Amino acid sequence: MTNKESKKKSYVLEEQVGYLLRRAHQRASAIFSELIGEERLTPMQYGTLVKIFDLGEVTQNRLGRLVAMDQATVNGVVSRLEERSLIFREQDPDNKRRVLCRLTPAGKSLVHRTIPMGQRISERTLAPLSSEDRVKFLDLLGKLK
Amino acid sequence: MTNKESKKKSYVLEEQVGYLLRRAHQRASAIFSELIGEERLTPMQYGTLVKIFDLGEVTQNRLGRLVAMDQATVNGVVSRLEERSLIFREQDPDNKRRVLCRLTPAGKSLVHRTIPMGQRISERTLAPLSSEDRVKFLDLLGKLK
DNA sequence: TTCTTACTGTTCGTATACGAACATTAAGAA
DNA sequence: TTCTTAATGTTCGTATACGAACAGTAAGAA
Repeated sequence: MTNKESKKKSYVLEEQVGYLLRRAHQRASAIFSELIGEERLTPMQYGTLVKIFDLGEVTQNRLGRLVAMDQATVNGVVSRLEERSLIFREQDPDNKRRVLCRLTPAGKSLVHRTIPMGQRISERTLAPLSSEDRVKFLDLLGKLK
Repeated sequence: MTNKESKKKSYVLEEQVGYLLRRAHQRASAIFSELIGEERLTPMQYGTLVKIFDLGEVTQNRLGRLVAMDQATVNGVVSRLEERSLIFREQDPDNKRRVLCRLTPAGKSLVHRTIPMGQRISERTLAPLSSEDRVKFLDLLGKLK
């Protein structure tokens, strides 16, 4: 009787990839909150601002696909950013269904001054790994989408 | 002028570890939902049930630490499981502050019949990686907690 | 014993996350 | 052109997630 046949595979929560991903994501979020400090931004809000910053203007729907957010979720995130006057929305003149999102001057200013922090956040999140392992990890992680 | 000094590091959202972890976690959750099917369980509910199953009985507070949940979050998860009669709670006779959580027969039955699916979920989540890379990935991922 | 501090759980408020239903608009087929 | 289908946003309901404030209890110090 081989080992494979005799041993019943046990289910150890702490070894499951889903659990580990959740833990790691919690770590990343906690570090984000700590380092972003007074800016009062969530990781999603920050990612959204950066994406709009990169593109200049985006429809809400496309924005959702680019930052991997559900339609309903985008709506909420964008609404809160608009309430804080970091972005503004207006109807696309070429397509009445679409809503274009752009950064306000305050939004652009915020992105500018927080980019360095964004980089430090990523660095600290990966701090437990060696330089070599970080590259390997990001490569493998990128394949799970 | 070295490369390090001259090149301004750019911030590409899709390369940030936080973003990638979020994407991968979405993937894991989606696969979970798909494979768990009719059981109507979330990853958190499943993890919670498995942990109680392993320990027999646990205080709510300890349960939260074991599955990495905030106190408020545990309360919600446990309440919903109790509403569905998969677990029940009772005051710890030795310490009036504590609440002990246990599985009902229905809860035990559910864990029993879903363990194989839990394993398949983890396998499919890691499917894009080679057998070798899976081991490496889980090792590195486990260091980010 | 009494006072202080720590532990445990609950509740509130805010922010993702996402399925589902809905209204509006656009695009393509008949 | 008209009908059908797809695309885009909004809204609703449910489930994490977590900071913060709160109440009750326990444990240890004075």
